Amino acid sequence: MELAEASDRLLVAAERLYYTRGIAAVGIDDVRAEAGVSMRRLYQLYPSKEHLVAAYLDARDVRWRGRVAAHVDAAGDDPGERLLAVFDWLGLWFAEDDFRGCAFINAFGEIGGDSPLILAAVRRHKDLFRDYLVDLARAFPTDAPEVLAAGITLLAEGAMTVAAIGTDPDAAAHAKATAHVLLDAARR
Amino acid sequence: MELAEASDRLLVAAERLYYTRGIAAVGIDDVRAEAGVSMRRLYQLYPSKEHLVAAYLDARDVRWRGRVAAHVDAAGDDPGERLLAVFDWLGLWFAEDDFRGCAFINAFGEIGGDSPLILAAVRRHKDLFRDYLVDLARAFPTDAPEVLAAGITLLAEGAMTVAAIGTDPDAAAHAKATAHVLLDAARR
DNA sequence: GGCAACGGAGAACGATCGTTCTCCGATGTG
DNA sequence: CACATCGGAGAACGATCGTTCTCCGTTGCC
Repeated sequence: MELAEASDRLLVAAERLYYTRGIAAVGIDDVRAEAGVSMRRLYQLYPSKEHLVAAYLDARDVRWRGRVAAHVDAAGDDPGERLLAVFDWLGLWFAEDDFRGCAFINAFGEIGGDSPLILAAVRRHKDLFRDYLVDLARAFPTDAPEVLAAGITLLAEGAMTVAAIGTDPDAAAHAKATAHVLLDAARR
Repeated sequence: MELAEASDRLLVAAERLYYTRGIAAVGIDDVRAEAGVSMRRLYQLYPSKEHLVAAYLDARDVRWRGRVAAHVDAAGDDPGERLLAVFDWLGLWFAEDDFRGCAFINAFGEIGGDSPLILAAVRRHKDLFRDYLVDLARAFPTDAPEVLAAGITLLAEGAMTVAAIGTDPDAAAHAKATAHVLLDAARR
């Protein structure tokens, strides 16, 4: 098996297992077995579990933000509608069968600051998501798009948290309604 | 040593160690050693690590909500000021040296749904916090206090998340400013 | 004093897991 | 064919950890 294919299969297996069962609960051998890759290959590609987890997070970051952006783009050109579409997508995500919260918040909870590699991957993802929301807010007619984006970011992160824990089944709808209030207040 | 004293010492040690280093990273023996309690006593009081962790979370829930409520009470009688005081307290908390995010969100990330006992403790805490915010919102002159409280809850949870991960050093201030917008929009 | 129950200290056990090593067959080259 | 290289399969190793067990001194009761 070639390196590239082994890497792909490992990342697919890692995403499925680590996300649904947690990072600590999934052994290197579980990922290896599901990917159908030998130990040798795995350690050749990722010299430690930490590296494999960081690679999984980076791959998930790209896919996740891609899905958000696709849904936002499908919502059209109106900047307000585009910002609100983020919450519609969150609602669809929360309703998925295998939804288990934000993989990055969960990873942070599991690893905390113990692994610089993983912490960096988590920060990178959250920064990129926030940057994306700032971009969306800059298209909105307001005098302080950064302030608006900060509020939208907090609502989105809060919705992910309460949806994961299961406290509020309508977290996405509540976040969207609140975001609507923010947009109305910010509109120039 | 009496049972009650052993239990107290265990919970104090558990809170310090589990919160600062994470649940999986701290062994039963670490807690036992810091508390100065024998293995026998520990397993007599808490028949498994799961039970000890759940007890730690319940104890922390009481202390944490007590601290929030004390700060809110110190803010006076005005319902708007009291709601905003929640975010002031979050800011103080985020700035503490040993701040490592919300213990309950972290615990959820570590354990996920694998432990019914721990999941229940996490949900209980988040429900009680939300109930508290609903109470504060009911004192505010608005036609839909539940909707207001939902928005405030999402902002608070989001602030905890981004403050923990370290994406936004001013998370509490941003959340407070956003909450202010919500209050103005909701005021009857 | 004799004895039974208790509990402290910490070793022992068993399981899990990250990482490395060994064995061996396949493959390509002279 | 002879040989060297590679990589797959999976055993082995070493560490960690939750839980239980053993040993032994103390205490309270008759």
